[in-house]
Amino acid sequence: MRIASWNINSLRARMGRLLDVLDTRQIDAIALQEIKAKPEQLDLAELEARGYEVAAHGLNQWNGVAIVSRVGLEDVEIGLPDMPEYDGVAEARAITATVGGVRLTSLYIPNGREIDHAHYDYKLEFLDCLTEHGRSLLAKNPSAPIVFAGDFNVAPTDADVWDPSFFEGKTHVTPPERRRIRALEEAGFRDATRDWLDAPGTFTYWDYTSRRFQKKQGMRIDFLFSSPAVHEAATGAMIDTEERAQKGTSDHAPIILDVSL
DNA sequence: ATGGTAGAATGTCTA
Repeated sequence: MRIASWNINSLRARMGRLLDVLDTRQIDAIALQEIKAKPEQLDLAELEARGYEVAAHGLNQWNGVAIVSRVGLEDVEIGLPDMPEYDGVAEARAITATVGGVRLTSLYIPNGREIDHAHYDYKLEFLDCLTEHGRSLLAKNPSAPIVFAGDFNVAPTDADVWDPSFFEGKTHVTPPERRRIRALEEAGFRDATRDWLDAPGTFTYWDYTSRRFQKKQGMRIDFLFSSPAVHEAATGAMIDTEERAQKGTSDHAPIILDVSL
């Protein structure tokens, strides 16, 4: 089974790009982030014609997550247990479904904005909530096949950004954010793509501004954090930088994992 | 030509 994750930066603006990625890479299930739409605004005809089912969660023009699968899509859950709110709103940042025997969650972790912004504290709380949830799931069943897929908005090490000095004083690289990624790893989840892709300059996101993709100035902030059962079943991974090179695509590249469960 | 895109409530926030 081939599973993927992609911050698509508007599903309506890029439905054609999604279909192209699904066709070209023969993806069975993909977790999408920043769909930027309510479910009723989406035209799913072309996905359904290809045999894909869709579960989408979006409240307005911001955030929004979805799962698209041609290997079944069951037991959909919105949000996370005890998920933190922002300004009193439970935002559209998590959706979960069982696809091909894997419990897949599509996650759009809050950006954090500035270090002294309330959004940064919200981001840390959200990551704490996710780790607690993962810990709880594995306590119940250590061999559960789980993937936390998405845009984590954290570069776990200095090697995951094109120039650490550029990010001094900025979010995405601070010790508290990085500690939370390590806590998720200590809970039993590993980014399954990193075992296959660890060369310097391996990134998943390149800012539109300053044409950072053309300059190879990216960040590695998208991951497929996998439980041991999935991680041990992984047979390969790729980051679709060919898609990121396309005209009119997202500022993130799709990340792809093959698993033999 | 000092660098500065893209998407969404069409104006300004978000990333």
